[in-house]
Amino acid sequence: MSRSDQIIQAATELFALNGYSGTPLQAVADRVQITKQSLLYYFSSKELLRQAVVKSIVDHWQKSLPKALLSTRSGEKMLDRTLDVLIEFFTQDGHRANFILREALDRPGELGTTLREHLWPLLSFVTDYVEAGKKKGEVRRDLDAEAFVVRTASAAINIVAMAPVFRVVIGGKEEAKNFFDRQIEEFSMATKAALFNRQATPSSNP
Amino acid sequence: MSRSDQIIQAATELFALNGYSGTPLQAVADRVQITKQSLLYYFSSKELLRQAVVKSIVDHWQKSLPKALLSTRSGEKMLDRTLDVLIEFFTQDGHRANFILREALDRPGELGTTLREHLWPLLSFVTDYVEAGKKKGEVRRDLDAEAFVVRTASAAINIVAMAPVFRVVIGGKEEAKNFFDRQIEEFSMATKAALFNRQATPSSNP
DNA sequence: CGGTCCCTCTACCATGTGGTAGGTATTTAT
DNA sequence: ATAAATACCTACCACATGGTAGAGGGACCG
Repeated sequence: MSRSDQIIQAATELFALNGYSGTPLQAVADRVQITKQSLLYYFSSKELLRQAVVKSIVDHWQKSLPKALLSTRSGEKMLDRTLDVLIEFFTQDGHRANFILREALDRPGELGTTLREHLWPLLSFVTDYVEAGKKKGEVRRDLDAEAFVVRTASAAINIVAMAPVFRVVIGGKEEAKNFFDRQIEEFSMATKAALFNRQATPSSNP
Repeated sequence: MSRSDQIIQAATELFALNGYSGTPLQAVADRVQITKQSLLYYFSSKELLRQAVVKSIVDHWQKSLPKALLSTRSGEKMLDRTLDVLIEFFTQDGHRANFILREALDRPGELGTTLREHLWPLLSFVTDYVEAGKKKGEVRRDLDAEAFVVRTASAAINIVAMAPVFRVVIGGKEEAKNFFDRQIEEFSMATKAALFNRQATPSSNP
C-alpha cells in the first residue's frame, strides 16, 4: 500500500474515533510512523487530507456498494436480501461509516452535495427497485420510497456508530455482548415490516 | 436566566454545531458577551463546562420526557401517540439531540453510563408498555421490545440531526423544503408497521 | 467605615498545532 | 555524470487555546 493510502487509512480511523478537529496531524503521522512534515509532503494541509479521506470513502462505496447490491440479483427475493447486504456492508465498515456520520454533523452542506453527486445515483437505483416492487404488489403501496431508502441507509450507519453506547446502556446484564446482534436482527425485521406487504399474521385477532 | 444557564445554553448550541473540540471557550464567551476569563469563573475548565451541558440535557429530558409521554395516557391508543410525541420531542430539541449524538461519538462509554443511569429507566417504562401490548395482541409477538425502543429513540435523534444533509441530497428539486416532513411521516409509518400487528392489507394479492 | 462575597476584568503564560523553509539522501531520466 | 524528481527529515514560527494570577468594583453586612 502506498504511503498516501496508509495516511488516508490512518486518518480515516483517527478522524472516525476522535473527530477531525480532535485529531492532530501529529497523531496521524505517528500512526504511519513518519514525521508530521513528511505527512505534509503528501497532503499539504489538514483540510486537503480531510477531503482525500472523504473522496476515498466515496470511491470505495461507489465501487463496492453496487457489487454488494448486485450480488443479490436473484430476481425474486432481491429486495429481501438487498437489505441484509446493506446492513452487513456498513457493519463491516465501521470506521468509514463513523467518519461520514461525523462529516454529516460538521459539514452537512458539503457532505450533502458530495452524496448527491456521487452516491445518491446508486441509492436511487434501489429506490427504483422499490417502486417496481410496489407495482408488483410486493411492496406497500403507501410507502415513500425515497424517504424509506434514505432513512434505512442512514439508520444502518447510525446503528453501527451507536453500538458502543448501547453496549454500555444495556450492558448491565451479561447479554451485553450480543445486544448488537439483537439490534441488527430487530432492525432487519422492522425494515421488512415497513417495506413489504405482509400477509395477515396468524394471530389471535378477533 | 442566570449567567451559568446562559453559558450552558450557548455552549450547548455551539458544541452541537461545531463539536466540543471544535469550539473554543472564547466562542462560548463571545456569545454570552463576557470574556473568556469570566466564563472560567463559572466553569473552571472546559471539561467541567461540557459535563454541565450533559447534565443539563439529561435533567431536561428527565423532566420533560415523562411529561410528554404521559400526555398521551389515553389508555387505548397510547402506543400509537407515544411515538408521535417522541418524534416531535426530539424534533423540537435540535441542539440538545445533536449534542448528544456528538457525545455518543466522542465518548461512547461515558455517555452510555450516563444514559443507563439517568435515562434508561424512563425508556424501559416504554419497553414495559410494549411488552404489555404484546400480551394484548396489539403488538407483534416476535418483537424485541428493548432493541426496538433503543433503536427508535436513537433513530428519532438521527433523523433530526441528519436533516440538513438530506435536505441537500434530495434538494435538487423544489420539494426540498418538505422532505423532512416526508422523512418524519415515513419514519412514523415504518415504526408503526414494525410495532403493531397489522391486519391484512386490502391489496390485490392473489 | 471596613470587610467580604460576587462578578468581571486586564495581563500573562505554557502548550499544542498547522504550516513554512530548507536541507539531504535516493532514485530516475537525459 | 548530471540534473531533476521523489521522499523524508530538522529546525522553526505564528498563532490559537486552555488556564493562572491578581486587581477592581459593586452590593450587602457588621
